[in-house]
Amino acid sequence: MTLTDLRYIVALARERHFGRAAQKCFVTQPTLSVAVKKLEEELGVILFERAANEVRITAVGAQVVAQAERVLAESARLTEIAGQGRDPLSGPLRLGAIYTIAPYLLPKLVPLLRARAPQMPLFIREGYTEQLVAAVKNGELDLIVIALPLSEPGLVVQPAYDEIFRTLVPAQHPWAKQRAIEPAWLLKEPLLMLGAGNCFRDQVLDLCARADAGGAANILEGSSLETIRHMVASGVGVTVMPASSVDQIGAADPLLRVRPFVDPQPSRRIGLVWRSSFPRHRAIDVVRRAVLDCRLPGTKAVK
Amino acid sequence: MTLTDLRYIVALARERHFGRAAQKCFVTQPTLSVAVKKLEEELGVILFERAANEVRITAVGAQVVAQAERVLAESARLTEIAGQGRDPLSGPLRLGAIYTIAPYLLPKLVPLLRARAPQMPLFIREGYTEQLVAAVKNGELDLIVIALPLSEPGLVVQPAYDEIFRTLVPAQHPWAKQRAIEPAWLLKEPLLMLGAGNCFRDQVLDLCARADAGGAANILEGSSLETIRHMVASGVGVTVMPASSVDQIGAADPLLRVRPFVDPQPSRRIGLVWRSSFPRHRAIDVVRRAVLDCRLPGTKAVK
DNA sequence: TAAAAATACTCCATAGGTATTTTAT
DNA sequence: ATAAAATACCTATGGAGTATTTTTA
Repeated sequence: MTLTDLRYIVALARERHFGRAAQKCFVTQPTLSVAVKKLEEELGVILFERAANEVRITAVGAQVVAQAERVLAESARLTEIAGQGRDPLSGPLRLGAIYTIAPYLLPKLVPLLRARAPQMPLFIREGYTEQLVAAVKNGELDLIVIALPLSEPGLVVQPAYDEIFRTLVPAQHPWAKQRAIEPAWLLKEPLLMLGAGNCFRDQVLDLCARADAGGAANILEGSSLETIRHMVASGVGVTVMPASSVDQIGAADPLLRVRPFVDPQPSRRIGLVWRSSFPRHRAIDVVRRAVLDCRLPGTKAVK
Repeated sequence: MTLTDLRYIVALARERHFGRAAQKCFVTQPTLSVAVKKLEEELGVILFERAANEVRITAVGAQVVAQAERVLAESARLTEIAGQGRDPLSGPLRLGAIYTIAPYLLPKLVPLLRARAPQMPLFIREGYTEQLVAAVKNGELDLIVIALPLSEPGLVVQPAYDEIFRTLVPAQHPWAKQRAIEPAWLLKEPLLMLGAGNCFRDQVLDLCARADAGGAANILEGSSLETIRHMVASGVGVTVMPASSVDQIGAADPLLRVRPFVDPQPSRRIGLVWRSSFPRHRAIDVVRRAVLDCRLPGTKAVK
């Protein structure tokens, strides 16, 4: 039994005439006759009574044809579904971003994507790098925005932009008067940092380590960049933040000052990551352009 | 797109592995790979992400596979319907009988058929011969019981039994004392007959005509055999009836007497008629046997 | 290196065509 | 004699096989 056979019997039931039914199916009369007969043999049932000048459907035949119409209707819906899914920009895209990017990138990115790909609803998840990488590998997410480097089999990594680091200090802090901060100084002050598991914590620690192999920093922990910002405002210590999270609000809060590092300014590279088998390349491309068009302060597109 | 293709993608969605999915479909891995790829090309959509050691379904793929399962379910129902219709004794049989047979045959025939073919509901219609013949020709009925002869292109006629004619007379009528009646006598008495269109009327008129080419009979009309029986009981005249309608009730009514004709006793031949293209031969056969097994009084099976 | 999917090719089953026969009116 | 379906026969597409290559972890 093939879908073609079903089309034949439906046409024959309508036309009650082998020749005309064959025409409607764009085949010859013998083709349709043979196909109908074979189907009848396969089903073990006579579907049509053939008389000299009349074809009449049997009781079973009528039921079978009605069911055939249902089958054909469902198969038509299948091609319809496929047709709607043909556009890579249609259908949901499951997007992830690390905690230190999401709050600053997504408020700009999401409206941009909604405008540029209205048929592509976004499912969004925040998390630690390892969580997001695991999620994209096992298919829970399609595309993630994380800090590089990353090297994982089966995943494709595409750098998007570099993000400069800044220091955030209390307004009355001596560094507030400095033009630029030396990384080595971080070891001498109470330093507010994110908890373990946050990649940005590691990036800052790395910065400290490169600055001075000597004494360990005096570290205080905060659970998010926002928490840490408030802690800095209260004078607990200083911190390092990605430019995108402080450049627009640093000047707004009278208790805080944002200071750049001395050249070469430390930074981290942010990139997009997806499964190498993920087929919706145009969707990825649209996201990449939108990320860059967000023009987050203190960032610079790669290449 | 074929139903086989749909089975392939459903299996692949379940197994997430081309090799195992192919096994489940009893084909080789390349066969399934090629088929899936072709279907993807036909639909213009990637259904599965192929990674080194993992096959993952895409968003569209999931929708398409879900729809494919619906198509397959409906097509399974189709074969199921056909399977149930495979028995000629299952499914409705549309049966017809002429007015002068139906009231006497059907009360016995229907229970017999219900017992012998419980899966075959009967739709029953009474009518004049011409109505029934037209109905069986145009497919409204499948099988009719009528008086022969009949010759119609496209219809098959099978004699079933011969039915002897009797006279029915008032109890006080002189004929009630006679052993047997001469057909010629019918012309001398007020004769109750069915109205025009009833074949039995014609058969009785034929009988009269053969008996005597002389004077016309004195004819009164009744609308049914039952009406005529009551009219005879009231003494209006005599009548001729098929044995099946009078042999069991003639003795029961004290106002009536049933008398046979002289040999050779006149009779009519009753037969089954169906479209030559009607395929449920076993159903016809069951009806034929049941009709004979009704053993209507005054009837004799043909051959 | 190993595992899995893709590719190359070969073959045969069958869907479809043309020509003809059968059937019933 | 005519109309329609069935049959016979042929062809070619493509579904399915085996063998091999490619890919990636």
